[in-house]
Amino acid sequence: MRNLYLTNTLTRRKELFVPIHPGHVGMYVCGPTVYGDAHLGHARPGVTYDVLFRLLKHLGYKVRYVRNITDVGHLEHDADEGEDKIAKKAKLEDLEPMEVVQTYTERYHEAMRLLNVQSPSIEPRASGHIIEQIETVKKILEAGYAYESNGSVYFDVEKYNRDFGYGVLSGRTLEATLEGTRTLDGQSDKRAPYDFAIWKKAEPEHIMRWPSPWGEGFPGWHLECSVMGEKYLGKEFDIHGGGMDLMFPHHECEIAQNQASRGTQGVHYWVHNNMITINGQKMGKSLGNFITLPELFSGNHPKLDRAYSPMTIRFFILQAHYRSTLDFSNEALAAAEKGYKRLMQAGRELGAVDAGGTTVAPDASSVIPGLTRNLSPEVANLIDSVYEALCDDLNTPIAIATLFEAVKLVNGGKLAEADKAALKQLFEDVVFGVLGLRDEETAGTSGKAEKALEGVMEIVLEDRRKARAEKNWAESDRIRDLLASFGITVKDTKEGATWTLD
RNA sequence: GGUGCUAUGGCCGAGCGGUUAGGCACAGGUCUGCAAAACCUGCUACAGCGGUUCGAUUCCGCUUGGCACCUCCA
Repeated sequence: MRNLYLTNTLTRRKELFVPIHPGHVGMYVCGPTVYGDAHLGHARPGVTYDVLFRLLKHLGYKVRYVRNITDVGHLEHDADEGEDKIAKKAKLEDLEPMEVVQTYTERYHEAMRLLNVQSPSIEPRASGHIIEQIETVKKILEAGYAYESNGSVYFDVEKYNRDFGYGVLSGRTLEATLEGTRTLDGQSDKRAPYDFAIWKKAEPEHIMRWPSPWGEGFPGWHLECSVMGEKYLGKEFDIHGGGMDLMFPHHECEIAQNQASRGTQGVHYWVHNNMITINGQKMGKSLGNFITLPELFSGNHPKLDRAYSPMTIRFFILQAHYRSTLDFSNEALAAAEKGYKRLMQAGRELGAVDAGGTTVAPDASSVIPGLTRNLSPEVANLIDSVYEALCDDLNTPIAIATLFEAVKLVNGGKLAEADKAALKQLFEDVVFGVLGLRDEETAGTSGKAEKALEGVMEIVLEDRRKARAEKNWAESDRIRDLLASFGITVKDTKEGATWTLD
């Protein structure tokens, strides 16, 4: 099996990936808090870990991928101290909290589906794991790394720091954390400002609440990932992913909770994707540059010149390395769209078929194709380079750059049969299978209307062909212009006219 | 203030101690009735100042700028 390297935030190095159980991978990724529409920022981890999931499967691993839904527990910092984010939204819109959760969970799923992100193996909800979370709070209390205070339970960071060292992931010392911590009113329940809640007392007006040994309340945000990760992947598992902004405090707290409750940090490889910025700044509601995925797909936002298709977004994300910030702009999106279309065109030329899922290499050796199949050195090297890039810390931009070299070869039209077949397989395995790109132009051609349109177009283009044979350019151009006004582009090639629908 | 990241040609964005990343845009050409596409060619950059080295865009230091996290956040 080809070696896979991943940058581990814990060591800040690129490391050879070795799973705990050979042939199997356990992966946990922090999913969305479902209190609003998925935005551009959600697309990044969605796509990044989807590619990792697909690549691992393609390499022959059996993967259990857990991505949670946070439907309880986030605290609002700016208003209504102690109130749950989801509950707050519910009051504003006069809805049941679970109604909000349902709506935005479905909308998140729809956005991910459009981005061709595969469903994880398990998508657990925090609200469905209250009992397990209470059990974990008990364990941490028993171990002596938490204390109860006025109906809430807080993690004793200072004690934990003495025994195990707090800040191993973020590189932050306790003193540094203290300096940056704001002094808020109403935090007097805590012994120290850097202590974090693992169980929070619910105020009377708080809607989402569960009974516990400490009174009615709700679990602290950091707890759910520790608990659900352990439940579905075990005390120790291979990969934990998420956005870089979650590194501190969320993931740092997870490590502390894991260590305190189960005696191990729990995660072997921490993988963090970088942020998407807009005109050089992080997206935020207060900055007025907050773009949701539905807005992006429809073009309905003041910052957008026009709509961008889901695959354009996916390609745009893949063109940058996941650990770099990616700056959004209309120009960059437009360029990505062109590049994406060019890649798809070559796929069509090759006759590559999108099977709609990840291709799984039947045996490990086939992941290093080419060398046994009479390929030209050029094509064999090219294919090898694509895989090398993907396995080198998910270097999708290099993989794509290399794929464009394949596009040149394809368009050049001088490929030997064996080379062509190998490139066709490369497109099916990598472009569709691992990168998860889908050809949007041919995606919907199985419907009745599309079939009918194809028939009609054959008739129309036959008439045009006749006109052209008589050098009746006026008629030929009239038909072409007319079709263009419906969004159908006609191109004349040596083999005859082709058409595409926008 | 603390922690970390970063500075690449018109734009996006990789990479690297010595060799063309790639895409988009642009210019010229081939093809074409025209257009589009495709192909060929051109456009050769690494913030500034020092240092290490036979050689640095790539390593080190300083300067200047940008960003993220430290508070919910993907």
